[in-house]
Amino acid sequence: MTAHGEGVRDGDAHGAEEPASEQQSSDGVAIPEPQDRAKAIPEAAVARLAVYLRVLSGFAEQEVHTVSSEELAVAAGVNSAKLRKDLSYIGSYGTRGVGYEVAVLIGQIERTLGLTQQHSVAVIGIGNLGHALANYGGFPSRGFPVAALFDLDPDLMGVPVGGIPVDHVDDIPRVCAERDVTIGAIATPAKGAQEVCDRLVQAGVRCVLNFAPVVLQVPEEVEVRKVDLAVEMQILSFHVARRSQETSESTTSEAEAEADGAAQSKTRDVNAGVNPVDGMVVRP
Amino acid sequence: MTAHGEGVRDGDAHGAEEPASEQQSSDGVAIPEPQDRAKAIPEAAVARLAVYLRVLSGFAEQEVHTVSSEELAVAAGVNSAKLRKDLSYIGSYGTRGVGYEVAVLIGQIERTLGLTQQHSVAVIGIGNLGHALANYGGFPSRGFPVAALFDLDPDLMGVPVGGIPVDHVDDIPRVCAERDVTIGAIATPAKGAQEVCDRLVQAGVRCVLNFAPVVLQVPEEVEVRKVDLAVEMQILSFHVARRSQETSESTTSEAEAEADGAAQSKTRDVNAGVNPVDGMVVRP
DNA sequence: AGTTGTGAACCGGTTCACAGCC
DNA sequence: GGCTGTGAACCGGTTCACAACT
Repeated sequence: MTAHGEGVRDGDAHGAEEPASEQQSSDGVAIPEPQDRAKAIPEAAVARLAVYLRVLSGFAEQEVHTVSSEELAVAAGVNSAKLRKDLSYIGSYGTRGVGYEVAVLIGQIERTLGLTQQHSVAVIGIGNLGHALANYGGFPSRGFPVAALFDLDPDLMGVPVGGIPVDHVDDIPRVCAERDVTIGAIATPAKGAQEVCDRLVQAGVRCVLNFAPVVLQVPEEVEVRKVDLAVEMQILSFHVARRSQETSESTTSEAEAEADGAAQSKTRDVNAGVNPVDGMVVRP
Repeated sequence: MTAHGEGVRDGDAHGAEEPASEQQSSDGVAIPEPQDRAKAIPEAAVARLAVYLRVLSGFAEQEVHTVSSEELAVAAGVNSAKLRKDLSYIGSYGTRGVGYEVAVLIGQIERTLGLTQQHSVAVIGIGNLGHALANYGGFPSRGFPVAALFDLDPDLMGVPVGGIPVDHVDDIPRVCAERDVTIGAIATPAKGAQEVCDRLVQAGVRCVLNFAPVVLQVPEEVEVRKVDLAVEMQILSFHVARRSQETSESTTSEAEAEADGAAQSKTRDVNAGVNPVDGMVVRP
């Protein structure tokens, strides 16, 4: 298990071989970093932990104090084995034969995700999406206060959006430093994205959520996540196509025949974890 | 409530309809898909194909008619081996020793993704995000015309947003059928999402892009992709935390001894699946 | 009894490296 | 020479199934 032990990989896959960065000793066998323990939570698991957290918050609100992995799994749309595995990455906080205490789990997941401290967000590009982000209630309520807004448009300068006045992108370094911004959300058109990103990095921002359809070039220590709406749509399109092509023909356009006959059988969720999406940059 | 699993016990979303490959038993034959079709394009590859398509469009605009896998890979932010593998899933349209013809590749990818036909989109929940979606120019230009808008607010009824009048959610079945909507984008608050989703399904919509922070329950034949901004933020938060906690050491990698190749300054991108595109002229 | 935690098997996807063709 | 296409090795993540514990 992960708690101090030899993380021996099974025989099938060659354990060893970590991707570079291993100060492999001169000769001996490559030992899998004994020191670097607590880490190693799979990226996919991290995404799901965020989901579990939201579900747990719901349970907490309903005064539910204890949940089993099965209950939590169903609510989160995953199977219980995976859920337990995910939770095991952050430690052992359950009680066998009983389940998990909601409050404890919430606290531990928050700690793992680094939510115990606030992360101020700056939104760049105050178009439709920028407005949506600035007003999105889900951010502040989850520890991500929007602390700064930027745009190029002179007409927007000083105008408050969601309670925060818009500043000029040239002021990104100064304002971000002043307000201690740690996350930048780029909602500009594709063309200006890289420049905006450079300024954010210059201002010390290490995490970027990119909605613009471009590949951002950033230093190694900066983390970029991309959300591309057009890509999401095309993925759906692919499934539509495959589906109809499988149905032989005539999908029965108005097939309202079954209507609710389907009912909610199972939770068919393609993206068990999280899917990126979107990238809208509208600029009248 | 917890639907205590009586009889259902599923919980696991089997992704495909007919994967059915039960190979737990060791009775010998592997039982290879009886009805093996042209399927089998990895989900992750589909996402990347959409990215390649965008990059290719850029090349086409610049009058570039031929590209090598290496050029395309760099522009798309992936390595060439992966790119070639991805393209091989849709067929062999390259010329050894030369490369790919841009126009041909665009056509083939569009065909694969089902973009040769239009997919009308309905946006439900005309708040900030809904507005952004309704006005997103990237949709219509890529074959996803927004054909209907819905909301609950009486004040919005009939008001045109992005050129399309808002209808009441109660009219989802009728309007969606009339306008042949195939994709529904749910941008409502969490509480109303499931109900809206049910109506969409009832209206025959088989693909849903969900922006609401809830796990939607849908029949097996419906495809749901979820976009959760709060989750994205939390993933970034996790990396911030991990990073700062690692600050105790120098960020620079240890002595690499010798140039062991590799190097390859990759574009640090956390997103495992989709890598952004590159406008190829990202530098003003 | 009931449920967690986790080694081990398993699988999908990525990377390697080279055969095949221009 | 260069570049594509792909089998095979590899790796990370998922699922299984059971030991450990309450």
